[in-house]
Amino acid sequence: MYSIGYLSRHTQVKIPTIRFYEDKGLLPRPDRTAGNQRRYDDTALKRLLFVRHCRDLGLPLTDIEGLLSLEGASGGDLNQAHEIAERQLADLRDRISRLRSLETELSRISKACDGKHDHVCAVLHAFGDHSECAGPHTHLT
Amino acid sequence: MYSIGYLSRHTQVKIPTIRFYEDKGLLPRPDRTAGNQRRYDDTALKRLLFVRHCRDLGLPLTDIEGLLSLEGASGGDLNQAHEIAERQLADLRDRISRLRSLETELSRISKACDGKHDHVCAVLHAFGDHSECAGPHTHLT
DNA sequence: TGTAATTCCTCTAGTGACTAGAGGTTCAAG
DNA sequence: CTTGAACCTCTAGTCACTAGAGGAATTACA
Repeated sequence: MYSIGYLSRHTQVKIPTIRFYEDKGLLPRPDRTAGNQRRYDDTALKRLLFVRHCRDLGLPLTDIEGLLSLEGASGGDLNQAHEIAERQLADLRDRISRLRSLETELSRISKACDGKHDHVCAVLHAFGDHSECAGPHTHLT
Repeated sequence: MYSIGYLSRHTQVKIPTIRFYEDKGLLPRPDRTAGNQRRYDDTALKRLLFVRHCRDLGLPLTDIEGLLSLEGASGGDLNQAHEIAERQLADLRDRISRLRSLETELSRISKACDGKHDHVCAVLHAFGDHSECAGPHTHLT
């Protein structure tokens, strides 16, 4: 049986975050000692690693919940897991391409003022000036 | 003089967000009509566009505040603007490279279960299995 | 000028995914 | 048996908004 601190050390998930996941229903409520402290087993450890890995991949908690609910499912239900992966992949590729166009723009801005400051700093101007961008950009996360 | 709705339409910034920026001090408090409605001028419009463009580039509000405070500055102070641009650029490049390694991994996961569902769905397994990843991944935004 | 539709006002609360801190209790080592 | 580390719950804060309630002002048109 593991304490919450042990779990935290072995998953790199911070203690308050573990409790937060429990609150959100992503982790089952663990057994407690007589003194009310949480005690986990290997199943809980694996589940937390699963959650963490999904988070690292960028899945929102609701998607992870969905995946967890697929445990023991079969047939068509399992398509959902595949769909989540595909959706995340598409989302990721989209983010990458948008970030790349921002990279172009930011490097233009940064170069605009390389050390020498004339009358008005070109960087400040560039930050305010959308007209030199390739196109409109949308919010990213 | 423009109403808040006009400003919103011409900057793509939602009305509550404009008020939010005012609250945070990113926009000066505008004049009001006798009936207490906000009225903006061209200076305010440009400033909002500046804020929005910076946000699109991924700058946090505090950085934007910093940039705004540089207006009319000179000499060494202007280096700060350049630093902000450089820092954002580095951050962006880092994010892109991490997202790319996730892309590799997600596409591996997605391929793991292409339509056919055997005993246990390989996608679910892959989501939980970090061992096949190239390396550890850290959180992204 | 009247009235109806639209836009605006403030304020509160909710989002996602945590994180920090206060104030108190329990556990493990020596 | 004591001490110090680890644990408990609960509240509130973070960031950058967004949504909604309930009401007031403005604008368009007859």
